[in-house]
Amino acid sequence: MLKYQEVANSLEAHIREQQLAQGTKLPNVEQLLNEFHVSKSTITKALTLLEQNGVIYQVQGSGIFVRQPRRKGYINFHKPKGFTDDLEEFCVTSEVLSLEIQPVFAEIAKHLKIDVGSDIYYVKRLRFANGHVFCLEESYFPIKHVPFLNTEIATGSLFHYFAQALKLTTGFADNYLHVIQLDNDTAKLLNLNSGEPALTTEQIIHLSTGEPFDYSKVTYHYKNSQFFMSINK
Amino acid sequence: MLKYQEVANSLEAHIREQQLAQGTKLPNVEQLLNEFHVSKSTITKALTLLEQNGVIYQVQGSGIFVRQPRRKGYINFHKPKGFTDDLEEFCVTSEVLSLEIQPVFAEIAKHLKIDVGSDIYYVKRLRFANGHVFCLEESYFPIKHVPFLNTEIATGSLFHYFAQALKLTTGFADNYLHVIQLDNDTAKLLNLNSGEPALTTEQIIHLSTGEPFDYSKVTYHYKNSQFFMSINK
DNA sequence: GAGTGGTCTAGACCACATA
DNA sequence: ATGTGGTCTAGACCACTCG
Repeated sequence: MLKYQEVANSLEAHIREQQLAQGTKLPNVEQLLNEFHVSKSTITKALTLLEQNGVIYQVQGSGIFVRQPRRKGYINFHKPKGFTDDLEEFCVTSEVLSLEIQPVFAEIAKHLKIDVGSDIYYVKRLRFANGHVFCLEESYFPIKHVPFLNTEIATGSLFHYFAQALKLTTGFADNYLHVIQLDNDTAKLLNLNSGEPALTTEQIIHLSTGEPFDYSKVTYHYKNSQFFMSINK
Repeated sequence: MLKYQEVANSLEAHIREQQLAQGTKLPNVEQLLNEFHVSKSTITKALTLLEQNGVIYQVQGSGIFVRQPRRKGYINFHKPKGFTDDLEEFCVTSEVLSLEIQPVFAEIAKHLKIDVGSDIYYVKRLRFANGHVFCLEESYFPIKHVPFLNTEIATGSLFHYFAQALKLTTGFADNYLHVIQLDNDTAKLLNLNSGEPALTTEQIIHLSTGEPFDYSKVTYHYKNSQFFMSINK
């Protein structure tokens, strides 16, 4: 484990355990470097990480302070992972509607930077939180990165499978959001009526090498989903 | 100007000017530190910054690469500023519907961490891009942070005014997103029909000292707005 | 194995906030 | 004036990628 990660984890755990309120002042940098027996730069790096994650904020000349924990039940848009982490207070389950190997269409091939007609896994899932459907997800994975998939795996957390079994490490992701009116078929799957609102996201997730490995289109149930974004300086 | 900022700006300018494509390899760290005459740590910090901003990605053991410039015309959700920067290719204008000093309601007082009934500026604006309305914005500013406002100022960029004239520096922001069906009044203002979809955001912007200084509720026109989010490791 | 980015250190100095 | 976080350095060593 990296030292700055240890420091960050330890500090975050401390804040959560003590349930420190927003604005609570934390020990200064010098105290921290004595406590953890690491250099100032390592402390600084740990604090920067926590700041980016919305756990603390730092004010030059003043100190280090706890940042408000976000409202519960909101999907956090900031990390390239699935919902399993964000919605940990809920029981997230999936129903696989479709799972097959297909030749890829031009539009999706472009996003994934692969040849048109090369093979991809197409996965269509309904996702539930505490038994309530909150989104419909259609994903495309090039077989060169995801050589095997089945319904059993897709019923669980795909991202766990990718990380654990396939040893894929994700890097960055691009997200495009639109608000639309539902068409008939999608509405039916979400237990809504056609013409009702929905948020859709197109997401292109890249491996840490920069190669695209997932194009997904997700349609959210507007009554059963809400979103949080932490924006940092 | 900070050295790592100079390096970051210079590299970003280079990428934009040369219109380098995604995946283009940039000079390695050693070449960069020779070119800019700074230490390795400073280069690293500049690169980390660019990585967070979605301009590049780094692969350990391999190199530094250009990341795809995002699609045009999307509102970027990642910085605590207004739209003037994001939609620079558009002409953003505002129509002030309402601007007054009011005693603050309980709910908003809680968000802004001020006393109920203390004075705030309430500003309601319609915002246009190239003459098309894209959102309705209702903002609340405590007068202790924003002692003066008028219609002329609010017709322009409020954030410029806050930064330039009031010397306020923003820190972090919390955003909460919901998708709703429009009510009659809001729909009329956006030239839509009641029941049509909309994305709403609640945003609490804090100063760099951690004090809340803006609570805003924004309702977006679902046909005239779309959003981008860059998600990084 | 050579090349490349990532971590970590110890210490100097700077910039801002608070009283 | 003091305390606090932020920047920057020079250099050692680690971890990963790729031919």
